[in-house]
Amino acid sequence: MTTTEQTAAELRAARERFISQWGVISAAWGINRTMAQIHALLLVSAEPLATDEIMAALQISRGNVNTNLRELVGWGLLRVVLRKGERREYFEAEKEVWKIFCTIVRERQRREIDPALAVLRECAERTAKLKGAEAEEFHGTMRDLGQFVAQAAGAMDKVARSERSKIMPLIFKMIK
Amino acid sequence: MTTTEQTAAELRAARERFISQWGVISAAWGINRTMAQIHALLLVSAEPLATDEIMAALQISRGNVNTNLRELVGWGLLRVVLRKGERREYFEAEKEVWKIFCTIVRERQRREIDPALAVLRECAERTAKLKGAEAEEFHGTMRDLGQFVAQAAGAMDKVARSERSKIMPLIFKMIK
DNA sequence: CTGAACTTTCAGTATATACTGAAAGTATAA
DNA sequence: TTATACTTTCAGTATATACTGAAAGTTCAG
Repeated sequence: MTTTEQTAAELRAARERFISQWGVISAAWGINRTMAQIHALLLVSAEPLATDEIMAALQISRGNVNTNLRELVGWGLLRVVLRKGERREYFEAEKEVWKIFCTIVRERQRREIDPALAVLRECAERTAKLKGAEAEEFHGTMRDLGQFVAQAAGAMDKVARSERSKIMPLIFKMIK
Repeated sequence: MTTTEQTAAELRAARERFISQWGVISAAWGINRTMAQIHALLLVSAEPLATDEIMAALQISRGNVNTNLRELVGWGLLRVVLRKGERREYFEAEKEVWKIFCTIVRERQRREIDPALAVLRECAERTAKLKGAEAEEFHGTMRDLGQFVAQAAGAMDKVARSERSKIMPLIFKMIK
């Protein structure tokens, strides 16, 4: 085996390790495995890929690839690329880590934190005027939880809307 | 219906809304529904509860309650309470929001971020000495991802290990 | 010891979620 | 308008995950 072949093999192995493990890790964050694997594949792919290439690389069905590609585009993590003279769509991942981070933070906020906050607020409001130790304690818990979540989410959102070059030094100074 | 009865009914309704919705929300964060519901129930319960009371309140089986209580104790979100003259165990949730937050951040770090970082580092190392544009680009991606995740996790960890009274003002100043 | 009070385990089952692949749909070039 | 190249949909199926409940295990008072 030549050196070039060894390099290619080693690179392929590392790529596969990343793709497969990224899928496992994402599952713990409420993202489905295939979606994470497609994202990982495109993240480490030098060129944009089309549906058939992804099907082949990950050994999964057309329907599955299609659904998850749309979902990733919906998240704003992929861009559609068209090549002249070709009808099919290629997909390309955003590769700048800071941008990926900001996109994910903002989407999760919108999809998950905002609805959670609405529930907390509703529970706090409904019990605001009730008398009695039990009711007051419950109201207090809902209010505290709501305030805290709102503050934390606000901070994250602020970070995700900043420019990396402006916010990172501040964070570094803060945590020393 | 008396005013007291109305208050009691309204409070019960708000409690149930919180418990059921908290379960749904948690599912989006990779925490199972029942575990989240048990945690929610204990969060809004004035007194510690025992297995049978939780079974009755949430209409779930003994095995299920037992498993999820142990899991929650493992996370450090519940304390076991023993009452004199009684053999059975009661469970009580930590109610201070800041402490809950710190506990969750630290546990997720340990369980999910650290393993993820290990994979990124491994992938970066394995490809560090390979030649060629492809290999170098892959290596760069892994290195950037790893550095970013390590930084972000470090910042979160720092926050979660601080005292609330010290860190919150800093965060407020930062995000203005 | 023995039995009562309580906890844990786990095989079997239910439920939710993800995936397949073929058929239907759409757009374009000739 | 028809053939071709591609995308989308979705009923059916597979897989993973959660849950049940009864049996086995543990602890302790008497």
